[in-house]
Amino acid sequence: MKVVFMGTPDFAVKSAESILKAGHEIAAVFTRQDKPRNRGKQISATPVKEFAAEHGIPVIQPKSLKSGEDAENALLRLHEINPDVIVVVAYGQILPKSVLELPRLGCVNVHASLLPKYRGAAPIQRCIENGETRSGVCTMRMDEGLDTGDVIERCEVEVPDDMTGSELWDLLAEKGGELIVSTLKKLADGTATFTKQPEESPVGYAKTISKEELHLDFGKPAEALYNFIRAMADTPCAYTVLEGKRMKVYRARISEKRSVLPAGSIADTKRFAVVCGDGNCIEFTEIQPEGGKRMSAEAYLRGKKLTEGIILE
RNA sequence: CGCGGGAUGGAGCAGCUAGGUAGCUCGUUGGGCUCAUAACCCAAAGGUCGUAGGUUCAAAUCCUGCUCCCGCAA
Repeated sequence: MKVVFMGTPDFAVKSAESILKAGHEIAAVFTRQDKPRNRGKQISATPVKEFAAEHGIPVIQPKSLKSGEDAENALLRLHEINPDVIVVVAYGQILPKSVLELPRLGCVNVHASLLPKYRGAAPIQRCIENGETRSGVCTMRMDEGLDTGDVIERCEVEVPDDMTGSELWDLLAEKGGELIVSTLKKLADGTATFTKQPEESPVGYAKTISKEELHLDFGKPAEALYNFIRAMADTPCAYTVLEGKRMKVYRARISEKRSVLPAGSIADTKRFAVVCGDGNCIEFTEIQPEGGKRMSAEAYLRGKKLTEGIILE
């Protein structure tokens, strides 16, 4: 089939790879515009763009698909290409009706949750944050709503209680790649089925992760903090502030220790145990101090002498 | 030229402000003690202090260039 692929992060690259490997033609790739990133504000391409470059696929990077010159040009290109289907994976832009209705077989989206749960921008992290034990990936025929289209196929996975956001991210990227290939096959031979989603999602939208919320709130219970830390690891990564310096927290575990010290206090300087809102403690096991490298809490404590009772902000 | 932190035995750090013997917490190796241990005691090995140059009687420390690592911001 002739496919147009729309996506941005590495999560989407997996699907693009699978589609190529399955023998489909990717006639063009849409991805978000290059932005200045990183230290020294260098311009950097999106992972999907790099993928396209490696495979000699033309790249289109419209500012918007809804209106403006870019949108008009993009739509023209799409008409020229006349794809059988458009596959959208974590593209980051809303597709207008004119695009949704353009391909013969419609637009198919790969979404990293068990729809109708966790519609929206950050399904993977929100799922772990909420302590879910199951997650998965779905393909759906897109409509104008946000992740509300009819589900074509789904793949469920177990989420062990120590899995991190990035681990689930990689797993679902892989599964998503397999699923989209299967879905394309069914669309091609007409065996695809379309299951309507309920109007309401049982858990609301998986809203974008804001910078503010990455700052750990020790007023929460230890279990909530534990789930939050592993959900955000390794990126974007939760952090706290120790003596005015930011410290990323990559891994933690719930401590058997309890304490009457105020929330945020360090209860055990040998193990980096911090008091949480419910009196239980959470132990950081892998951290990164500002300016330093990522290291085990054990290594960090060898060099840094903590004082019991000091408070993390 | 976006802002900032950093590079010191295998790991994590202190020492730099006011230049003058290489330090701490661990790890490693050997020995001791113990029913036993991430326990304790004794001993040892291991460092061109990122790199190049400058100042100086003397530089980890002050000055300059360079390389690499990292946080923020985007």
